[in-house]
Amino acid sequence: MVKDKKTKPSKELPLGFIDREEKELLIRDFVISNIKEVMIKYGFQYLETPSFEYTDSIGKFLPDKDRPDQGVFSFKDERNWLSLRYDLTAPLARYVAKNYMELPKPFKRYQLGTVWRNEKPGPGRFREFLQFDADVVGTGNLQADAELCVLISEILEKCGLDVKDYTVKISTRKLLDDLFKNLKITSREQSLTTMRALDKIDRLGWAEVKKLLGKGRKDKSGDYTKGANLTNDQIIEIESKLNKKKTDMEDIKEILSIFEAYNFKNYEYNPTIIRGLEYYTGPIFEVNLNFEVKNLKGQIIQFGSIGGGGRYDNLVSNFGNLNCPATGISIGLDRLVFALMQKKDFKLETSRPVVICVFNTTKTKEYVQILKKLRSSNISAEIYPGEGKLKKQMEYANKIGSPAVILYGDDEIKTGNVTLKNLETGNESSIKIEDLANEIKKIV
RNA sequence: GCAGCAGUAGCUCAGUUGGUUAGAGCACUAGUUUGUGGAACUAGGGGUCGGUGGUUCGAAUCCACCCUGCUGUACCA
Repeated sequence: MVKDKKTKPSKELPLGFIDREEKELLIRDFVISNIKEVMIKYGFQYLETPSFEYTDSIGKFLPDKDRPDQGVFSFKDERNWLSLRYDLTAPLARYVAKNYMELPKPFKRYQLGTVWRNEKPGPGRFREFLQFDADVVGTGNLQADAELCVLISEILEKCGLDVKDYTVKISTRKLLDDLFKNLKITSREQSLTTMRALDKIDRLGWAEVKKLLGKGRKDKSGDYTKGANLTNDQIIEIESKLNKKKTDMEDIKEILSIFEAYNFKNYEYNPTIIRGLEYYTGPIFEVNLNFEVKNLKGQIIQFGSIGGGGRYDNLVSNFGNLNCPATGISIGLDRLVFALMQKKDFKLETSRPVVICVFNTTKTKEYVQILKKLRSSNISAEIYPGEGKLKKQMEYANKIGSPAVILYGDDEIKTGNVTLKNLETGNESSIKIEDLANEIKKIV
């Protein structure tokens, strides 16, 4: 190979993409196994759809542009624009529309999958991440919405969170719809800006949000955000409506009564939950963590919610004349794992291999015999996978966290025993090969 | 997108108002120990000082633009 400095490939990763190492992956596996268990218990089917979809089937269109609408990663094959999915809900709607006749109604499915977003990454947010989705399609019954909240809560607690570590907040999009109607806020742009402003109450508080509802707001970095230009009266009306602790919204009352039947208490009715998406039509929910999360530099960051969802009764009908109500919830798994790692000290079974040291390459046959004996007893083991002095082999074993090394050199071969060295205590003992597996199990 | 801060060895960072051959700790390699890890000591390798252009006799240091990272903000189907 020609080595030319100028053509050396970059070892940096593309913006917003990261390597994930074993500790995180093991915790992720743990979370996933909890999810699967709970989903089976609640009667959901497992589904996988492809990473790519036709751009227009996941709700992105490209009229005369060189590139499809920003936010997605896209490319054009011979005929069509394809995009990497940006969530699992849009592909589900497509799947349901495609298989409508065959599917049970309602159709309950869950899905785990990587999604991609072509946007600026933030703290704990990347351009590639793992999402978990649970949806109930084909019923308007609010039992489905309620059960999604209960199920998310069960998953979180199974993963080790305490009741006070998280809150499921619920509200309904109908509340805003009514409010906008009464206040005669009809322009789409104004209502969208209002919704986005209200979505920030948790983070900014009412005083700042009121600026966003009015003329606009300058944040502490000096950036200025244009407001929704509502009148004072309108703002006051919104604040008083959204500050009510009790609700007269029918769908919320119904869900709360279902929660009671389930004896589910860890929710909070919070009319300031908005969720930016336009497609929601009914109850909406959001899952928030109640503890501080730090980044790798130890700074406390604005972590936001780890997931949420709601009812989207019109999404499937985009594909045709299907009247197909639906509701769903998504969790950002990587973010959940990131937070869990800080909250709990996971003792994960990562059994590292026992290392059989190599003294003499002509003894490979003997080493392999020992190796096979250990592996057949279900002990993680390996012959030192390199070459070098014993010291180097010991350093290797130490570095990978091996519990013990096995020495089988000329001295041992004479006696027929092997030397087992416990790397934690440093003790060495001479052991018959037949007893080796049992002795190691005492250490591991 | 906007704003603030940052980018010097694999990692964390120092580098005085611009001045020889750019440093430290950790990590790595070898040795002190040719069959013994975590500790110590000795030696060694490793940098176009994020990039490009400019100012200057001379730039890691000053200026401009760009790239990347962090944080906030905006957007987020």
